[in-house]
Amino acid sequence: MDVSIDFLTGELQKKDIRPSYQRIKVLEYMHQKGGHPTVDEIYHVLSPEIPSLSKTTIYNTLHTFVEAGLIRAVNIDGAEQRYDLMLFTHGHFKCDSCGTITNFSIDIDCIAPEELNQFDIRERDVYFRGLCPNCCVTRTNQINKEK
Amino acid sequence: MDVSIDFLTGELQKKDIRPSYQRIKVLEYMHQKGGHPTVDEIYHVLSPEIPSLSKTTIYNTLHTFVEAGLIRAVNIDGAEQRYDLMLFTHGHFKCDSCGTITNFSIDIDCIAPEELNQFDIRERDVYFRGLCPNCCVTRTNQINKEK
DNA sequence: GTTCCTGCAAAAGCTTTGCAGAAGA
DNA sequence: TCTTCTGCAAAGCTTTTGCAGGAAC
Repeated sequence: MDVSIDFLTGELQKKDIRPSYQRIKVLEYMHQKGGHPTVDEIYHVLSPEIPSLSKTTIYNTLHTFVEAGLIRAVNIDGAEQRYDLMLFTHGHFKCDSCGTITNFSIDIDCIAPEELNQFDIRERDVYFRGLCPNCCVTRTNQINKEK
Repeated sequence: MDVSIDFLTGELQKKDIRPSYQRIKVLEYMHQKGGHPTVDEIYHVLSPEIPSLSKTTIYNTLHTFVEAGLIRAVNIDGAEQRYDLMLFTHGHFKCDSCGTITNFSIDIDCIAPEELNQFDIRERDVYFRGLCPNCCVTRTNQINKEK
């Protein structure tokens, strides 16, 4: 997925965020990569391009983006903080074996339990955990070997 | 909710966990309190009763319990790790204002998106965020005052 | 010219690790 | 007796804070 600098600048300005070079680069990475990067991952990828870049800036930038609703903080098991571009409503599946996070589409906006009538629900997250197809196969092979 | 030592001992033994004094006390607290405590909270509540208690033990104990499926790790926004006794299938609502976590019943076991056909789903979590009834009222009052 | 952002260094927190002594089976 | 658990101290990480110089408007 390729995105122009102009588009990214616009996205930021729409949210009243000054389009600094660092912010554009972080947002660009979120769009191009499409995964669920950690602060550390973003830092190591962008560092060669922006030698002066510091992790503090990544932290600042991601917090700003989350607050503006451009991205979402994803944390399934408390192990590591990851971030996700919110392009469509979706749930997250995390593999217990390899740690990969997979998006899946799910209509959660319609879920509104009666118990929460008095609550002002602003965000809904669905997190699944288990084994991804790859690891299911690996696991099965291991069990067969053991027999 | 009051629970006997015998019941707690049995719960632990069923899972092949040695019923040490510390473990029983932690499990008892989870039953009595019923909320979503942090490691720190458990430590400060039990410390007076068990002067020698260390946080390391709380960490060890909670990890053991999670692995055994007695409790679940709850982490909605990456801010703090909390733990929850799994008495029934439910979702979690976290108030953005006061931070309180509220359980609500929801049947999530039936959710199985076609995209995840190849996946082995072992755990499902539903997390909502927004404002709880208390904070909704407070917020409204504030806005009225400002007018 | 002002305001806001970046990045360094240091501090703060939370969680894990290693290990000796204690407790449970 | 043997295994497992506890708790101290230290280490390891991630994240935050304070602040001076720099960039955006």
